[in-house]
Amino acid sequence: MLKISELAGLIGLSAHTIRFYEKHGLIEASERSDSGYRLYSAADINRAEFVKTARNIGFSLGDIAQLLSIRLDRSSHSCREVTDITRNKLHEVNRKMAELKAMQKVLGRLLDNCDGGMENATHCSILEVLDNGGLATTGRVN
Amino acid sequence: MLKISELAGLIGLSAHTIRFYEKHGLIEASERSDSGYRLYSAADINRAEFVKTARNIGFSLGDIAQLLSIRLDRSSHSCREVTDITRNKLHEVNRKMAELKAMQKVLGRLLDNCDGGMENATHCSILEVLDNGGLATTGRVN
DNA sequence: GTTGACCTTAGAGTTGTCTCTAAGCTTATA
DNA sequence: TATAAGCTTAGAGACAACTCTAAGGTCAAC
Repeated sequence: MLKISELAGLIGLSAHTIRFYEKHGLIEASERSDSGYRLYSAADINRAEFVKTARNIGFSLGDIAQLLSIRLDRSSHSCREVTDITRNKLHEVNRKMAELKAMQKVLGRLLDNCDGGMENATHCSILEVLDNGGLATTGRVN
Repeated sequence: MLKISELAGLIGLSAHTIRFYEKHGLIEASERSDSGYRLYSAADINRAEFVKTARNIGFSLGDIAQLLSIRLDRSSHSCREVTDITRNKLHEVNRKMAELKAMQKVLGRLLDNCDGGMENATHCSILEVLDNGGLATTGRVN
């Protein structure tokens, strides 16, 4: 049985974060010592590692809560439920990627058109673009 | 001179958001009516549009505050300051993109290896991966 | 002169994920 | 036995960027 900071060291989370996850139902200590210290069993550790792995991949705490409840009773949940969560996450990631790509393109063009020298900003092309409502979308857009 | 909801309609922000931006120093109403209503001049409108454009591109409110202070007194700031802000933003976007790409790859692989059928999740490959600390990185990694 | 839309303020609530604090108890070490 | 490190709890604070509420004043139209 591990104490909280031992678990923290093992899985690479702070004790604070572990308590926080506990409050949100993600991690449990199946026992307490006489003095009230959390004690983590092998199963608790596996669960905590599951949480950490899922978090590393990018699942939200809410997603992880769902995944855990499936994991806890695999036979009464379908594999489909798991792929749905995963697919939703992938869609979300794809959406964010698209947003970031658009930003990347605009920022790149702003920098391309501006020399960025130490002269003063009276004729800074970036400020001009911002003043004029954004990049003109003449020419190829891709 | 426009009232707040007129400005809101013009630039596509809510009046709430405009007051919020004002509180953060981004948008100003250069006058008030006798009854205390905010009144926006042409210059105020330009400034608000600058803010909106920068926000659309993805600059944070903090970035925009900096850009505004340069815009307000272009001759005592260098063009370089503007490109630095822009470049930092681009780096940030690149960093996030890299994170998202990693997530995309992992999520895609999880889905590839799982049939996602309606059978129960006893042998769900996604749960197994999560239980085993993540995807094995054998084979090509790219 | 009444209705209803619009305006004002200060401040709280939201979402997500922590991060930290205070005040006090426990355990290990020297 | 003294000290330091570690544990407990409830709850506050941080961050970004809103979003909304309450309680009340103002304005235009009918």
